[in-house]
Amino acid sequence: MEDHHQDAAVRVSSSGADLLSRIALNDNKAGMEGLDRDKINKVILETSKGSKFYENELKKERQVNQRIEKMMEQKARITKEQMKQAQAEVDKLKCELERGRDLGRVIVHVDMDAFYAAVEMRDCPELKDKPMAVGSMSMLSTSNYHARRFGVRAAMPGFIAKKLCPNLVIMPTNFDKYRAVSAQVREIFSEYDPHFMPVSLDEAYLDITEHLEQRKLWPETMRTHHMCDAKTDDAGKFADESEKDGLSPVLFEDSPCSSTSLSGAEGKAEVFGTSAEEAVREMRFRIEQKTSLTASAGIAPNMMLAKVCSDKNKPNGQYRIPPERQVVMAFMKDLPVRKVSGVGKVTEKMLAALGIVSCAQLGQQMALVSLLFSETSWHHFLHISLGLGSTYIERDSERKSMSTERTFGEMSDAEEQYSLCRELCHDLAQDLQREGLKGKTVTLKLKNVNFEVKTKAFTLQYAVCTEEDIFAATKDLLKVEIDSVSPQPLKLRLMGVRVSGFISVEDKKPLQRSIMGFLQKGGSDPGSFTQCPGSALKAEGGSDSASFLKLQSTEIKVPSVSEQIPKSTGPKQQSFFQRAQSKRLQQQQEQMSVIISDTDTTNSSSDAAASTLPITNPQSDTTSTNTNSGTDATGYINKHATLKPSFKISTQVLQFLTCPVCNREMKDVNLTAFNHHIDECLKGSAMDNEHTDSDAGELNSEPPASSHNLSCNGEKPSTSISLPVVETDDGNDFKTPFFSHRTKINEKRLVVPNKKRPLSESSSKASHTTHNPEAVVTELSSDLKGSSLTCPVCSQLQSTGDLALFNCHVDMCLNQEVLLEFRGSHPPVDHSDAPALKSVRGQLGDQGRVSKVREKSKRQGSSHLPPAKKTKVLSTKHTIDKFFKGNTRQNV
DNA sequence: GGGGGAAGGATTC
DNA sequence: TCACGGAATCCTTCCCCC
Repeated sequence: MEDHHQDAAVRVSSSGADLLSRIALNDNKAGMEGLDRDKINKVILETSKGSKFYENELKKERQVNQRIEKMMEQKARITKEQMKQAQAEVDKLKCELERGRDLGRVIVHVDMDAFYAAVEMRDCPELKDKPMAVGSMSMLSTSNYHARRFGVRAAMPGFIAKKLCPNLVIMPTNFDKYRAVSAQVREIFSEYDPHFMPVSLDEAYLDITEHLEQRKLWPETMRTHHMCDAKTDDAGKFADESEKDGLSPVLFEDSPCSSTSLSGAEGKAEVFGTSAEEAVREMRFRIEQKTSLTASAGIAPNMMLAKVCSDKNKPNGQYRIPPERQVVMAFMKDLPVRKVSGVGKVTEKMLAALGIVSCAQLGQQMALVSLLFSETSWHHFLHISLGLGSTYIERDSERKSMSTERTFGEMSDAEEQYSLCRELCHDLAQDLQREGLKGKTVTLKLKNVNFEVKTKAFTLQYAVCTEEDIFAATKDLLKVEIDSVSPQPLKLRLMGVRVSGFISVEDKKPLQRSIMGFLQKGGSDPGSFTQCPGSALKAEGGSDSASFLKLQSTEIKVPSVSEQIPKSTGPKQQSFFQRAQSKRLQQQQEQMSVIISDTDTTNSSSDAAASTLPITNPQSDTTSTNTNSGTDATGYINKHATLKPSFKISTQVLQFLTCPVCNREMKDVNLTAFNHHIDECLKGSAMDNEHTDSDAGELNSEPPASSHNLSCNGEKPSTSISLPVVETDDGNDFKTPFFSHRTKINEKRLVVPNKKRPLSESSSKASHTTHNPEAVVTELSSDLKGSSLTCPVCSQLQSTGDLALFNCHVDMCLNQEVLLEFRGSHPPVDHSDAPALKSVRGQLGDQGRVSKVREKSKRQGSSHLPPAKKTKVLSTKHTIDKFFKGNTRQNV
């Protein structure tokens, strides 16, 4: 291996030939030591040369070399003083890390040997002595150890593998079968660590610390296992004794002798000890008995080391690093950095250019590395050099994206491309719905015939999961790409669609009933959101309030993808009021029926709206609230999908509406009039009770005395709907972009109408950063402190001038189940005893969520709290945390 | 200058 | 004979906007 790394370094410095390294054989894999690399590389090169793929690889190689050149130039500019400072910083961190070194856990990484290939060989004994691989002529998933002798390995195209090994047998993948075997193996894992972390079908991390404690107390009988006791549990064919003999799990001639691979040993019992090694040996023994497949394992004090260890004695072996610092450091000393998970070929090459090949060298050069790499990266490297890794196995980590992509022969026809795009959206939508997921960001991935990859993303205002919704976004993205090369055709070889930015489970719940719901006393409950795609979309997308229509549309304009590409922030020249006004004019021109369009999306889509506004589909002429048909509640879809006719909302007479500003109840007022009323209220005339009510309905109640406290500073108030954006898991304060003062985290705040920041933007940002569209709060100025405040939800004057306490109160109002009854009897919620609310906060919203996670973490006996996953703000911290605590795949 | 979205890349299995 | 995947995650860089 060392030679290989040095070769790489030499190639970098030489010209021309160095471009080979990218497509050269990667022999960083068990069973591939001592191969004739030159010969193999020659075959690979000859087979690849001249192809588009090869050309693209060359291009990428050049880019990496340029990166290295740049880095070297940077290195040349580093002064002694800088190095000294960097060294001090590194030393300081090193000390801290040493102090925190935890050697108390026993982490195991188990990896099935050549898993797919082994399963195929098990089920097809004729393959046992043949070089074989699983995959296709385009790509191999894995190969057996016979094939590895020829240089055939995973991630190699089958046709090249065939050149290297003409006798290679390529078996198609059979994931159902692998999954079934994997389930058997996982069953065994769970007996050693019920919360083990599967990495893939054939790999998992376990923390067996607790198991070992218990194990010490076990009688010998509990540590005794019989050979072949489980073979009959496998697929029926294995029940046949005659077949069993020929199925040695040994995949590789010179692999370590398996304790169970001896035929004729059936029924024999084996007793295992109580040590970590014995426990893992037992686990592997049981896996082999149950599946006829072998596994390798690594035992170490942390995940990073365990992973490296599992590769040490592969196949069918195990390796343990005892929990002693010196032993760990000795192990790391000669370990090539490339062996560490997360260090790939590019990182390897960059480090090699600095003369760093082993982890010991990495440790010695940390000061330099810290000056040349990002903080995230060099912290990562420092951990590696010290043999540190996560001692906490993260359980149940949430999925962050879901995608589907397809490679095909050259496709140049636009119609075909759209058609494929839709197909992908269809597939993805099914997958999303199967898992009950909805995401806001839709990404289109394209690879042209030159293997150049391009991704285009668009973040929608609302989470989507239906074919129509996803397609509506992706087709526009695709159109932009097609147009960009027009009149030339866009020549593709791959297309993919991804949805990310999932809303959390909590977000899907109607914590806050629709505003319409409580503004309208007599309406039906619109808050019963379901997971049904259409309604769910509506629930989120349409915040339901016709009375808040204008308010929301200020903030939550849903521009079309077309409008947004390239990046655009939408029409900013017009104020919201102007836009809303023109929107209404437009609506009026449409003769009593309005198309649910961008700015109105949030209103028209809601169940609440549906309960009041007859939604009619002019095509079917039936009243319907089902929008899951390509015309979903979002105007965006209507406008751009152009797939289905638009639903229309007729501006018929509304029933009861309560002005969110003056809190007056209005009866039998139409939407336009109601909006106009709010306009007036907001303009300030309402403050003096000078409503221009000519077009408003009857005012049924007097506003509370201080109902206009919300419009602060005597300026023209702008009302916005903002969302909680500040959340962390640790209870620390941090400064938000919207506040000049420090805000306690996890407080859903009343946000400030800031004259410096147009609300439309602040709110739009807020809505981008949040995942909780239901949690609607109103902005308030921080300088309100000291004055009395009126809750915009319950309309009660609050005795406190303290913003935090007041926020607590509003949180309560917004989230409490009280809302369920709110519409019915409309009892004022008296939460003037705000401090008492704090104790309730924990049950609500994100605070509650964090509490739950903490609880879970506690139960799992870990001091590590899974980091908050909600805000982009925290992403860096989050990923670093993850890296230190639980993530095994970190890039640099 | 910093936040945040978009785009491109690196890495893994 | 032709022919180099699919899915997921995280990181860096760029750019817009305030």
